[in-house]
Amino acid sequence: MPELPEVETVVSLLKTLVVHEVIESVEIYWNNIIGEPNVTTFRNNIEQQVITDVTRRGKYIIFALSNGHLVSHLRMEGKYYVYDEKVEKDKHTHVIFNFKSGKEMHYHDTRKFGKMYLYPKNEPLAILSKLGYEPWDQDLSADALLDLAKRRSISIKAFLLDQSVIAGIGNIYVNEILFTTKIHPAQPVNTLSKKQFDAIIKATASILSAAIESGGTTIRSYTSSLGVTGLFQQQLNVHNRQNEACNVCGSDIEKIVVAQRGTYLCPICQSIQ
DNA sequence: CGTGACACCTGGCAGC
DNA sequence: TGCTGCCAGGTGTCAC
Ligand SMILES: [Zn+2]
Repeated sequence: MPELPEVETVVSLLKTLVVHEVIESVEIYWNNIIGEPNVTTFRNNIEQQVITDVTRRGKYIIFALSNGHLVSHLRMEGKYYVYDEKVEKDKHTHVIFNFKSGKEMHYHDTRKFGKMYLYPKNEPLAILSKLGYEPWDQDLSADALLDLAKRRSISIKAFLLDQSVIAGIGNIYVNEILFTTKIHPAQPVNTLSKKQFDAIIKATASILSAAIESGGTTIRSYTSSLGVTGLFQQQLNVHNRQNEACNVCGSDIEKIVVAQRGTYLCPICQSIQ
């Protein structure tokens, strides 16, 4: 389910639900969800720790613990649910955190793509080390992007999906950002102007902020994490709108493939240069 | 190093 | 109703 706005929505909710909870035990039903360390060490080391905060970096959820950090990536379908009392797991529940209070936090993931990483106190969160700018970072500038782009031959879409450039943009929002800035997704990134990068930075911040305000985007899945249904899908201009009318010029929205991903665009508003 | 193809998984849905 | 193939909000790896 998640790109940055959906993760941000989940993080705010988790913060109200699990901060101060003590992890008494952890049940793991699909070992590959645990990225680091091995499953036994993960389980042994996390037990008895207190959750002290929940934050976000890019698309990662960071649980600050009394003696380290749990970093969790939901990938395509990961969801968290928190219950006040014991609830039976279902077919796609892969990790259960049992809290001392009797509450439970379930990690649910239909496709099993999600990953969790546990780091001891004072150790760097290695999985986050290669992430690029947060979209609202003051150091994110057109000059910085221009510099990163000049050695690259990929499309602007692939560039914006590269988490080492800007962290948090995924397939829905990159389609929307490129529509707003009137740039063709397949345009080679080393042909963009400083002005275009400025527009991309502004559009990224405003689209992601608006999406967070709406609780994110919900498509395909009936509810997302914690039963939240985001509403930003009502404001999408191109994503998932093949053959519908462009909100600017009325042309049919097209679907093509760029960077191996489904890509929606208005062929009139977004011409390749 | 940068790039594209592919692997990792399951379920929903369009088209026979 | 079945079956088949394609598609899905992501990223790690591997061979040029
Ligand atoms: Zn248009």
